[in-house]
Amino acid sequence: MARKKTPNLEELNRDKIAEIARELFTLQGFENTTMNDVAKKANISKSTLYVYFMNKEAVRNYLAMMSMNSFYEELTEKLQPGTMPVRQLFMKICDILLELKEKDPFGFAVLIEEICVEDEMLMQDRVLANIYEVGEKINQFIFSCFRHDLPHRSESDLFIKEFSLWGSIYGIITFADNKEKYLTKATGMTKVHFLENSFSYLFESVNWK
Amino acid sequence: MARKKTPNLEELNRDKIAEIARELFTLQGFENTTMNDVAKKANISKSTLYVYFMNKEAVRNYLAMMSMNSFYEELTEKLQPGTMPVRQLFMKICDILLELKEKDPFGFAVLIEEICVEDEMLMQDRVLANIYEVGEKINQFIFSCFRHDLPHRSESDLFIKEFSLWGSIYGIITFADNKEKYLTKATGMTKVHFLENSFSYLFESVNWK
Amino acid sequence: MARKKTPNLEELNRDKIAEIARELFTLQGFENTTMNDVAKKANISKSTLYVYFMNKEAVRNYLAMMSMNSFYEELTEKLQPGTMPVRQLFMKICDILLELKEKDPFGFAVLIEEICVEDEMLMQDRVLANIYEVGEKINQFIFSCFRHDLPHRSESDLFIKEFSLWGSIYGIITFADNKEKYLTKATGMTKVHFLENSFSYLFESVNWK
Amino acid sequence: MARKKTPNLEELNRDKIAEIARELFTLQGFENTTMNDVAKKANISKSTLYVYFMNKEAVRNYLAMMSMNSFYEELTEKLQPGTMPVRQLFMKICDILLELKEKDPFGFAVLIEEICVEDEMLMQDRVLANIYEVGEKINQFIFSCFRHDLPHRSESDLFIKEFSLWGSIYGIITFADNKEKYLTKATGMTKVHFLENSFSYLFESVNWK
DNA sequence: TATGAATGAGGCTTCATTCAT
DNA sequence: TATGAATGAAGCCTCATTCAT
Repeated sequence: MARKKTPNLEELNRDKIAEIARELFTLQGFENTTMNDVAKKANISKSTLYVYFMNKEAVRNYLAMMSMNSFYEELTEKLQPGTMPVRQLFMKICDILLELKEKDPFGFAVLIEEICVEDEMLMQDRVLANIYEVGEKINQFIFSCFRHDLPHRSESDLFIKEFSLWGSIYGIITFADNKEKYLTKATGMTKVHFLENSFSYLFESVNWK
Repeated sequence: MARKKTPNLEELNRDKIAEIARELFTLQGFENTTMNDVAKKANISKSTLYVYFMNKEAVRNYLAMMSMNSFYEELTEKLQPGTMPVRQLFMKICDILLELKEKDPFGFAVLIEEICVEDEMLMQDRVLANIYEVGEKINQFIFSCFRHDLPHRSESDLFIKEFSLWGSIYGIITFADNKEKYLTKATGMTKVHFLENSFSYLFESVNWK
Repeated sequence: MARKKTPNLEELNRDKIAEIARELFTLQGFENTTMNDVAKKANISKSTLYVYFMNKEAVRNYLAMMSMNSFYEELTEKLQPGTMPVRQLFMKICDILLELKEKDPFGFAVLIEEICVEDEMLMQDRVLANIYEVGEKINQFIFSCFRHDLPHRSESDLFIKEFSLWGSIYGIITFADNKEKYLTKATGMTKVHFLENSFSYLFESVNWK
Repeated sequence: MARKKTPNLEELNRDKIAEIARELFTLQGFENTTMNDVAKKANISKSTLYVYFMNKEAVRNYLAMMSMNSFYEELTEKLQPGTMPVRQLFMKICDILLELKEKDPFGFAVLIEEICVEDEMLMQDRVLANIYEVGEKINQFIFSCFRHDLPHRSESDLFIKEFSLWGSIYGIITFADNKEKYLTKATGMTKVHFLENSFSYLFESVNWK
């Protein structure tokens, strides 16, 4: 069973600050949020902020790490591959992702952003290393969900289908979010309605075994 | 027939500057590119830059407009719905998008970013208005490509399928680009190979009429 | 004949600012003087200061360059080797250095501080390059003053004697300056008296040809 | 006979910390070394550092004191005026200074830096007072080395010659150190060679009794 | 149309120092 | 004696923007 070290005060503070930074990054974007903003909202001095994070980039990375970890936890908690039909699995994954995009857009973006894979950096930065590891675990877990049900001819064929589905879900969610206003204005349908149907079509269009 | 005003010197200059800005935004990102950078590379003074663009945001919008327009032009030039089989149409659209992402990532991003739909703003800013209009035209053109071949039960059903495909293609391309290194490292396959197959599966998975 | 380009406004401003920076560096030291201090005293905004100097280091280097150049000019103006007896030459050099230490301690220090000799840097930074060049010229000029009068057995022997004298003069001046209070307190003599005699002894102790 | 108080634990710790600070000051300079650096390298917390030293300046002064004292000890241990010829004495002093510059540049600089002579300060700060006292002792000891061999007409004449020699040695060493690279590049000779000869000339140029 | 000159506002980061325990 | 936690004040530098010409 996965164990967490009993977090000490420092770690708790770091997490609290990070959570506040997330809110600001989400609302205003990373570039438009200043360390001052973060410190103020966290009710600490700027100097204290720098006690917890080496620099602004470190805040971003730490947030990415948190998001990835909690996404992985949620996945493994909510899904047990094998205990439910593929369709349900698929829909649940879509839902979890959708929820993520809504509750933690920053974390959602991280999922498909480029992840540092350079060994030298991973060696030096534990946070980056952790991000990479969890990224791997997420991929493997998702794949294990569909591995036995996706029709394929070869291992690489399987990979393509898995990544392709992953990309499609991401694209549909992003599209729905960015174009919500337009969608409503042009077609009168709601975002939720669009997404539910889209996911459904996406599932059906694949000829599952 | 679409008409362009005969562009005067001012417009030509503006376009030239914008094109230079695009290169920089593409390489370094919008936030990390300064007006100084743009002016220097364009061989004009910063003040002159402000003669052509009210502010930095205006540069971004103008670029978005240019990208949208040239994308629309390319679409209509390369595709004549009805003159080729759906598969070919579909693949061509994927290719054009792919090429766009490669040659003009900034323009590619614009395509799915949120577009201003507020009437008041559109009234005041001709550039934003133009973006909105071309966005509409692009959508309609794309839809006209598939309209007769996508199976559907209702108008809204059709919309969903169209947007859904659009989102999927976007997601797959983005995914391939961001995860290229990972893809190669983990599966040994190339980005091109992944994309070609993904598009193919995407097409096949839809039960075209 | 050495010609200076007619200095434009920018250069004039740069020089004016540098001169103000020199005063502050002299009074408070380089590390204890802020760019803010400089800007304020120069009656310009910090931003403007950065228009004229890339960074703080550049101010230091520019000052070093100015000092070296004006020192060289003074040397060549006041001394014509061959037109006066060695003793007079020697004493004049001591005086000029002494005056420099008093009027421009910063410039005096530069004279014996380490000078950048790395080709790559000299290539990239015109100021550093200029410093290096003038440094060379100063050395050669000084040497030309004594070259025919210092007793020696070989070229390298000559170098040693020249540099050695140079070092001694520098050391005596520095010592006199730092220990002025102590000197007065302990021996009752004035700095000027000490220096005049020291230089005299230094000259006499060398067995000039 | 000089007596040291039996040093207690506190003093031992203070000395250990100071020694570490010296290394850092030597490598990076006083201004570029932070109290954090010192604490970290000494394996104590920043707060503890402040238990031993009131502030950063106190560290500097304490170091100056240590350097002066150990320099004085070394002098008196290695030299017994009267037991060896002047030349040997002179050369030994040069060597000891040279070694100091190499092993403890910080201490070397202190020797000719301005020393606090204001009674009020000396009253309040035991460290400053100690520095002043040892400074005096060093001067007197050095003078006692040459007193009987330097030709002179008056007491003040003697002072001048003593201080002058002192300044010259300091200047030559400093010069050699700062211009080492230049020296090698321009004349091909090594620093050691330059110094040995310089000291030799310096000695010979004085008409010892 | 074009620009040389200037800058206000603010960003990231650092560091000596304090204080409750 | 020792320290974990915090910070005020300041430092260097940047950048979009303005304005007189």
